[in-house]
Amino acid sequence: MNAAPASAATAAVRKIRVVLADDHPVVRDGLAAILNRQPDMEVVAEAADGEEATELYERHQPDVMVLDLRMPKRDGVAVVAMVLAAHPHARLLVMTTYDGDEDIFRCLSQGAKGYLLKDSPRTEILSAIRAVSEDRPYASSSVASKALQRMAKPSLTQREIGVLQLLAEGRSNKDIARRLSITEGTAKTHVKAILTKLDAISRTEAVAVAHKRGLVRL
Amino acid sequence: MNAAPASAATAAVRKIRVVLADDHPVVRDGLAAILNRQPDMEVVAEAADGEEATELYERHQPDVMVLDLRMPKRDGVAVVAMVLAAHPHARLLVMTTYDGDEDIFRCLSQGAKGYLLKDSPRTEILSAIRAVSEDRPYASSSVASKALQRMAKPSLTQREIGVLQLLAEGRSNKDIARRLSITEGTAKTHVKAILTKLDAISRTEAVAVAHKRGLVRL
DNA sequence: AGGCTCCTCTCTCAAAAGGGGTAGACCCGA
DNA sequence: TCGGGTCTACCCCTTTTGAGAGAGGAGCCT
Repeated sequence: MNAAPASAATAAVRKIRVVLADDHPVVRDGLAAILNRQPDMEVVAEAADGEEATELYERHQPDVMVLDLRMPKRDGVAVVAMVLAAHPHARLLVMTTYDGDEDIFRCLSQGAKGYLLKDSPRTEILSAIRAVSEDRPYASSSVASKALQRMAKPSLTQREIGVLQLLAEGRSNKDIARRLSITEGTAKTHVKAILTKLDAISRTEAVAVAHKRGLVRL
Repeated sequence: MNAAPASAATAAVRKIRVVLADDHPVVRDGLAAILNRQPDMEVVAEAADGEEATELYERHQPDVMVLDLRMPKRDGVAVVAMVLAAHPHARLLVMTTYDGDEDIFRCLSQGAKGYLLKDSPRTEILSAIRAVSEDRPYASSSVASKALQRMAKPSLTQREIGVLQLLAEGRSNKDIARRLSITEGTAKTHVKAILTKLDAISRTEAVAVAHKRGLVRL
């Protein structure tokens, strides 16, 4: 198999080969329609879930893979991790519906090259793909600013995220303690830490903040 | 302007004229690609927000309008209301990303003819449009069952929904009372009613349930 | 080894929330 | 006009939550 094309700046001859991964048929068709309209791009495969995405990357070794953050079987974060483990120079562009999804940072820090909101205009989608194909990072403007805000704020520990998840389900401290096999006092300690870090007055407000930041799943 | 085509069963001659309304360019392109591939369908216009949707319905008087539930400027519920007010026989197919969005019931009860999840396969999208174009109702299977479940459950009053919204933002009873200009005791009464109706033990659980059912916005 | 974070557990105390019941004022439809 | 639902308000009582402060052990990095 041919390895890396990598010759940037010389377009028009060699097309950017793209694999799409999204569980919505409509979105796949939309992206395919937009990309195939371009003279310098070509959709070589489409995946409907995370497993398929990994497989199709292996099979087609595209210049760029565009993948949805939330997919069945294997989510975007996992796909990024797996593909980059096998292909450290893979160029991955992550897409999400939700502005402020916390997972996007996980993808980027793992090595995804770009980030895109699903409601982006066509031109932005195209320039993102071109940028990533040339190994240049791309992030929609709203993310760059969020990244900065995020740096300033304290991050939650793994344990705290676990507690937060239960919190968001509406569990009481006692219930959280039982499920995590810790004392209620310890659960309270974690909850207090969460409140402080999220700058919330009550557990319910903490849950609201967590939803806004995409820290927890429904 | 010619009014109603309505002649079912005789396809292939007259195309189903469709207006799309969705704020995501990718989704519009995807739907357009799928529909225009069909011999019996034709996308005559695309709207990027609710206002435009209303305008384009007026201008084109399509056989079917496919519209997203969540759009800028005017959401799906409002568009359904406005269009049906002017055109009682309009055939509207509402689409949403979120399974279990409570607003879908508002649309259907207002007279939208069909409901569709955005992650539906192409075939389902097409049959939904064909059904609606013939004035037959269409709802994806998951909704039909939800509708039944919903009938059984008690619904919240307007006041309670207002309280629930504040609850979901993490406000305390005292805070809710202040914002709604009622006493804290009354706020508690409403909260208690909400807990009972949503079958939740704590306010936080109530918020979780509300999110799952799409009763509140982020 | 020392410093660091994280997780665990303990304690006290005040505030908030939740469960129970009751009840008047209002509007609307039967 | 009567009943039903809604919104408002109050009562008492128990449980939960949140703030504050401390402290020991495990693991990691330098």
